[in-house]
Amino acid sequence: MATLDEVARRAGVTAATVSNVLRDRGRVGEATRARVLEAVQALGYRPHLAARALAEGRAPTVALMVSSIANPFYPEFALAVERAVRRNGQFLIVCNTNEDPLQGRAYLDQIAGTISEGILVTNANLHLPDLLDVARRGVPVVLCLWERPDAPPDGLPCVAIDFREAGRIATRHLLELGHERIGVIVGGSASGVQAARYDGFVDVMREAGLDASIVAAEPDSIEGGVRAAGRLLDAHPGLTALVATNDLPAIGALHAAADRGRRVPDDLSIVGITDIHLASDTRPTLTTVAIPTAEAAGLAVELLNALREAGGRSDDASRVRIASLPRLVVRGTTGRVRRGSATRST
Amino acid sequence: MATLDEVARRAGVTAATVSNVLRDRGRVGEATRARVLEAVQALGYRPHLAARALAEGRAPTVALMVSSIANPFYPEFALAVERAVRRNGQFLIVCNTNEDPLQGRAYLDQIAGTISEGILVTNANLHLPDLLDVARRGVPVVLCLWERPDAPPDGLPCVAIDFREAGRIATRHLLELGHERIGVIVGGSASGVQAARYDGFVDVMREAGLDASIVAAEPDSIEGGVRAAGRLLDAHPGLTALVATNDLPAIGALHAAADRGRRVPDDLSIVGITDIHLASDTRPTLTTVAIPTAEAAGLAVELLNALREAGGRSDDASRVRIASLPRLVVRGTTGRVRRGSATRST
DNA sequence: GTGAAAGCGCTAACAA
DNA sequence: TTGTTAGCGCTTTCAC
Repeated sequence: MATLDEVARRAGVTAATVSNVLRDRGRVGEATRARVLEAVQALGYRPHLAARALAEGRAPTVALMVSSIANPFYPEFALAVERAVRRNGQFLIVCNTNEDPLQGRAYLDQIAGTISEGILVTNANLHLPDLLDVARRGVPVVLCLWERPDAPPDGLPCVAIDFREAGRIATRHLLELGHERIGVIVGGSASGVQAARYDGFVDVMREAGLDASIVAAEPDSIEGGVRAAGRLLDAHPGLTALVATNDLPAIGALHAAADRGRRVPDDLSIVGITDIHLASDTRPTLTTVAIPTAEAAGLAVELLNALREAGGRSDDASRVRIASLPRLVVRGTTGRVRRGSATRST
Repeated sequence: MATLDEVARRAGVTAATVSNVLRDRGRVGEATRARVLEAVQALGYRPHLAARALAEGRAPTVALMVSSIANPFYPEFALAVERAVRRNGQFLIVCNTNEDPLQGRAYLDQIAGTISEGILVTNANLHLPDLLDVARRGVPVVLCLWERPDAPPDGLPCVAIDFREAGRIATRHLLELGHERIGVIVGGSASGVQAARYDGFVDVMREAGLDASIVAAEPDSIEGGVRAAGRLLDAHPGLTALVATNDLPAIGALHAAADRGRRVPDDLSIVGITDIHLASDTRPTLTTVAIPTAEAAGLAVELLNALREAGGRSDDASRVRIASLPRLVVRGTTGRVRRGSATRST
């Protein structure tokens, strides 16, 4: 690995000049410039990013904390973040906390402010105090997927998406199709991270004067969805539709319906939230409410930049960035309610 | 961010001593040691990894090049690699080449030898010459998922998995269940990266004196599997079983069968290769041949370490690491062949 | 046992 | 337009 000095020597100039050429700082003569570039070429010189980072006082990477890659949403989001970060000339370090706050803490301690310039956090089971700690050390920290635009977290900048509205959109879609007996599956615990989506469901059901109490919470996975939907369908045979707060459980619901011989969408409509890739690869394909993932990723990176420029401190004005509204994607799992479609009334 | 010097000053010693304490170099008095640790504590000192890397001449991260995260296998593999890398005290940088060799090249140029100590490559559409270039600069490069243990790549160390045997295992399983008319779906092109798996299929079929020519190649995705299986099933109604060279197309085959009213496994058996998470979340659950993903990830990281210690050069003895054999995981998509199960003979 | 000094590869004033 | 100097935060001989 050739160094700046070697290039400089070969070109008969000094390291500073080479640096200037490479950074396009201007104020370099055409002739020297050419000689330098020739030397760079000849030696196959590549800037040492770590050295540059140390000198500049800023790191070339951004870290993304995720809790698990078992959930296919995170890789999709990570990909979107990677793109945004690259556009910014940086690299992405993926930190898998494995649902373990201690491991998350360990990551933060080592990375924040040393090899990563900023920390992007998805729902990674991190303790908020740990994050605040890091933020206080002057390292930009951004929460990427905050679910309540109206109630931003205390002291941390975030990108918020109106997931409550997503819950409303999903539910409204079913009402418009004539459904009235609708159950809801919550991924995670009912008071957990997906609670806002559930609240959206309740909003619309109450407003329509319908029963919003048919709910089952299970882990946010296909398997969880199978169990939750199974319980709901068995206990309430009159249900004609199901809202799931996430696509994975929605897909599980699809399986649970098949297990019971209920045809989707003829006998049962199902709608999810997020629109992961997999949603268009089920049979039938999943109707869902799409979340602006790529946009959120871009906003998060922008916010990180803004924070850095502000020296880690953020004025309240720029603390929350709100992504555009979720939107309905109608596919194959929802249809008009049919009289007598359910086994019997609850 | 407190620095070593600040800690030293507070403890009334010099930076060198603090460093010695922190690295557990011994030769430090108990009293000073205690004072230093106290100062570290009080100041909340964290070593600056970039600075340390520069001084030590080695980077704290390893890079993993992947072509796309759309294929759920890669995140699973990335997770396994991340664990192995962490065990090694390093961090993982995920580089998404987006199937674009140019982007891959750009990544290599910037990262290799500067912020990443080694490069792990999955099938990332990289030009081999580019990789050799990097390797020649003394940066350890390891190919993680080489499909032909008997034919290692020229000049690059690799972790090999016997995918041909995986193809054989899948096919043998079907033969043992009495199937004789079996089609094969190749993910990617027939001569592409999954060719070894296909060869395994051919081995076993030929050996049994059966027709090994019923093959369809489509992109390595669920959608591709739907198309490939559809074509096969329509052209050869007598087929009783399908081997797919990957789980994704196998899942697609499941859909194609459903679309045609063929029940799995009663009318049609399907077996995949890899055993991604999703394989146990389909209906019915997918019989497949499991690849030792985590083991391969661990071996790759070990190989990278060995290379680094050898200064980037590898003797032939340590150039190829072979992971253990794939193994059959019988689930719900395969069953005994039933007379007259197919629509009609081909 | 502890400190002084040099250097990792680069950038950024400031001088010339 | 180019060179000089200092320094980013750390490790590592080598003296003391």
